[in-house]
Amino acid sequence: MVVFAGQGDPRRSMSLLWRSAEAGSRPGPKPGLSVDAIVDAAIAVADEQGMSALSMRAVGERLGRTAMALYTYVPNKAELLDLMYDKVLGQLPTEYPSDQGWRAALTAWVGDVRAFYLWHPWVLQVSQARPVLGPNEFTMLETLLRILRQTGLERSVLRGVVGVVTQFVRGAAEVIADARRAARETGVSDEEWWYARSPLVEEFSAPFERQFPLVAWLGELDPPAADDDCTPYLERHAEWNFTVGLEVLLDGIEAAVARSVG
Amino acid sequence: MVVFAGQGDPRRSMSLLWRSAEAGSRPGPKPGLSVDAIVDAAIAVADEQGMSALSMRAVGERLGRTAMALYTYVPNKAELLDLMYDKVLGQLPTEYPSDQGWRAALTAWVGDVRAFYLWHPWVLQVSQARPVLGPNEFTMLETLLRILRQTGLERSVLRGVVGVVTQFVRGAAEVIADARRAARETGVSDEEWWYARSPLVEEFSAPFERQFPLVAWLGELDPPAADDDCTPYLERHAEWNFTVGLEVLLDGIEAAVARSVG
DNA sequence: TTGCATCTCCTTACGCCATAAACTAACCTG
DNA sequence: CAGGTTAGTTTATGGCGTAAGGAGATGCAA
Repeated sequence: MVVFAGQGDPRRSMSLLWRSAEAGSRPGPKPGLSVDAIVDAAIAVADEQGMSALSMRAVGERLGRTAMALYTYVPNKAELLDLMYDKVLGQLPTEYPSDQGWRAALTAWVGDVRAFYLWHPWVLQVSQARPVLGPNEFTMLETLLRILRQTGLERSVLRGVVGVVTQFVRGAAEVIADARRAARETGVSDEEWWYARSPLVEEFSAPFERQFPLVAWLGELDPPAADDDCTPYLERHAEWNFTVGLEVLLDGIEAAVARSVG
Repeated sequence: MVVFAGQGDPRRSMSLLWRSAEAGSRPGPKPGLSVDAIVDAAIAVADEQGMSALSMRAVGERLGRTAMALYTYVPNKAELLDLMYDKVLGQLPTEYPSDQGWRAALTAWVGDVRAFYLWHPWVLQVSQARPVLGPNEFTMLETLLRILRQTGLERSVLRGVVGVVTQFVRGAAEVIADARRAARETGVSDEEWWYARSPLVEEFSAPFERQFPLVAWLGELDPPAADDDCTPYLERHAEWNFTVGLEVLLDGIEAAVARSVG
């Protein structure tokens, strides 16, 4: 489902992303649609039915048009994806308190971004191969940098840190988003799925504890504890991994800061 | 392009993954193919032409058959993907020296896994939503755990660490793999792509340095230094991010170890 | 006012994709 | 040799993105 934009006219892409509308009075029928309306409709489809349901036909239908009508406003599906991506990024918060240190602010940012990804899981499926170069993508990076600047790390190290942090949030959100998507698209919950397979692993792998002692010890094969908590199995794991992982990451950054000062 | 397996018979999936062949003499024509032959052909197609070229038709053609012939051996494309995934994971090394500490071993493991992902980039496109539960997936985890056991971290923390580390390698490889895929599928190199867009960003965003001072400072907009080095622009950045990120991660784990000891 | 260029939006069509259904032909067992 | 089972084919269905061409609306110049 991953598609690449940017094979078209770069100037056209950019002017769409930054919405430099010229308009003026022109011949021909008045446009019944607009880029914004199309992008909004596309976002709505993706939010409601997931990326796999996002087709030109579906977007057109939501606007009471055919698929082909969209091509008057948007060069192709890949560009539409880029527009959706940048527009929805605009929902991210941009202000974080700077008086409690970078650690608190970064924790808040990571939490917000992860929540955002889980709110619009399809965003995770937009290729990160090449930056979209839209205004909101830059804004997101600027926000992160305002927080990380407080570490006082030098530029080249900061670049690396930006990389790990963004990768971490994406990864943390992806685990959950993928699990939810799987549950929705297959109609099988994590629990059902697991209970159907867990005994089979034991059966086919002969003595599992002998073949994979450490995996067995880690308890990935344990059935989910039947808590009052109704959060799905995999998500409970993911939640914990997120907490631990974030701490590891923050400690690592702190170490880098300590090294750069000392 | 992400597809989910596991909507079929779990027992069938498992017996395919663990290759519990019954065979015996049966009526009907001799099978001209085998699950292994199909999986190998599919891996070859994915390696050579990428995941987007992996269709049942393509695999069948490579074996001199039609697409439909494969369905005798494999229930559907999603299951085939799982089989490809687990089989190719078998190429990963499993032994790492334990006499130089976990840090050295983990560094080597992360490097190997990243190299592996870049060798078979399509692996990154197999959904991680639910574990495949094949033998080689367990082996990979077991290998990582043999290394991480040396940290002496308690089980629950270790689970978190496993999560961050695997997410980190995936992320680090994805950046590069996506970039290469984009270059291949669009026929536009990173450099060409960048030179076409860089000036346009300045043009459309009015005073870029005023709007995004920190982004400008970070120099993401700098044109790539024209080194003797012929590694593409984005990959050079990625390489650096990988090094810095890994160090941050290792330091973070070390902090966790120190905390658990003290 | 007319004619035309231009624009929106539609219909149609092409070539992909996964896979369901029905068929042919090979083969083992009774 | 008959019957049932299996491997592999052909054909068809309903999806996808989007190229091509046409119909009707609109603003402007003559």
